[in-house]
Amino acid sequence: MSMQRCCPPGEIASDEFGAAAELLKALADPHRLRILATLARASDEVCVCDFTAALPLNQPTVSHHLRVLREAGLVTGERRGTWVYYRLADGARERIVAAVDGALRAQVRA
Amino acid sequence: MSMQRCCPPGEIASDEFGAAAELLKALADPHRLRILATLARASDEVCVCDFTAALPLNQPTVSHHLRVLREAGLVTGERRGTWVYYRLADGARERIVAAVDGALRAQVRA
DNA sequence: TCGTAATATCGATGCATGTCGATGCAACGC
DNA sequence: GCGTTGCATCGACATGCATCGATATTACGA
Repeated sequence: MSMQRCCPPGEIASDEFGAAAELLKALADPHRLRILATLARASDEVCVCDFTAALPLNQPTVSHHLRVLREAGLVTGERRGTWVYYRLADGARERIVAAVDGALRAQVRA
Repeated sequence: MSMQRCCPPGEIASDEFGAAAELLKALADPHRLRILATLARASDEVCVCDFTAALPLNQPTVSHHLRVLREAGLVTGERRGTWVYYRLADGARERIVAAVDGALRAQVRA
């Protein structure tokens, strides 16, 4: 006999990681991580003008990154007068860790 | 006078998230998440042939994703005979969570 | 040694994304 | 009203990346 199998069948995880990948994609940029870190360490909200001043990016690019984070549900923005203030969304960290755990925690399914 | 400030100076996180972004970029793909989930739930290693059989991708594409995960230090591969077996790298989940926490945990630095 | 099977690598292609200048829009002061 | 300022959107451009076919590499069996 030839054809010896490489291994027992094994279980392959089903394809349900689209949402998790979207969330992690929003995270996977150094400038966006820096924005999130600033928001996480600020007790309150942060003005967009502070980001444009601190980041080595032009204003439209900063606005773009804020939009990506907003659409991922990781931050929320609120206009107050001329300025717009951003803050971390509630449970942002927990949602991310849950996405990671959904893939990497060696769990038994029901 | 005009020119009223939008907010007190505030602290902007320094630019040290390049490595974290690289790690998260390796994660931010549904097929790679599925590969990691399979490895996390397998008590032992998994043969490449199982991935090529289970994923809706051609063999070179699977090999590409495994390489990305390998170069990110998330998995390790070992050739045994004709087949190559992959397993989750030690502390993979912890490294990822640490990268997330480095950005999102509201901590005071030393 | 030769053929075959399992992976990895290479080169090309198409799509996604980060970046920027130009412009639009909203809010404020005059 | 008008001008200015802060931010968002648009369009264009370049780069990056996922995907694949073709080919190379490695190991095994006859």
